[in-house]
Amino acid sequence: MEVNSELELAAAQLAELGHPTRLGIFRVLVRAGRSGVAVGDIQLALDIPGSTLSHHISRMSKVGLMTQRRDGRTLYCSLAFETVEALLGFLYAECCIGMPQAQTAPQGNCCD
Amino acid sequence: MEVNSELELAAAQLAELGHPTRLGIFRVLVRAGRSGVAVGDIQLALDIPGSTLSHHISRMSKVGLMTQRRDGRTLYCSLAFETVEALLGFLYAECCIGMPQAQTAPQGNCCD
DNA sequence: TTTATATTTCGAACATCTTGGAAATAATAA
DNA sequence: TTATTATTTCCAAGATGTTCGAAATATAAA
Repeated sequence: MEVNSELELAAAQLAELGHPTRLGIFRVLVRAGRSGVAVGDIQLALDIPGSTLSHHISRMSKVGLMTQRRDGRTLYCSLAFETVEALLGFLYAECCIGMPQAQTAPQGNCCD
Repeated sequence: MEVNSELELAAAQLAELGHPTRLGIFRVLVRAGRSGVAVGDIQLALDIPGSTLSHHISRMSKVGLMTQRRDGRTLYCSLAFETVEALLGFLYAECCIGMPQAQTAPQGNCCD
């Protein structure tokens, strides 16, 4: 998919999060923190075939949601925290939405 | 689609936001606030055929992202702000992700 | 240098989504 | 009533996504 605007990038990333298996992967990655998790450990956590998992990992990587690094025969996946923050920042930028304390929204263009 | 867990509901909603046209609709709805926007005005804003727009509106409504109310011949769409807050809350609940001030994260299970 | 482990790529079947014109419905105005 | 406006539903074609077994690749260990 061609991603030629901030909105299109955000949509592409949201679409990847918008699948139960991939949101499960996301959850595992968040909990793993910066150090990441081995693909095999994600597979253990989710209990799905390797080829299916690999497909989802590939998609998430393609839109910048995660990075991979090899250590020996093991591939570690790490969430791209900056990307996720930028994505939620995009949603947030429109409005107070997503802010825990909605009252402190910068502009008053919604949440009336 | 069967939605039988919090994760599956969140995934279904994220998938709906994960389409450029629907994210554009979302943006229009956010800006419109509680009072909502007429379908026809969304169509003017996005410049797409009515049947296509209607299809996207229907999908977004189905997962609870918006509500519709009729006034005369005009149908008004309003963002379900509570739903969106719950969705972002779900993402947030895992971790500090999405919080503007990441340093104040409640648990220290990530963002190390 | 053969075997085992970790993961990806390939391929193919099946499912779902996307798009938009044409026809249908809902509500009002003439 | 009949016409007009606002929007949806129907339909069908084409595009994209999902799944997973089998085969391929990468790396290390025996």
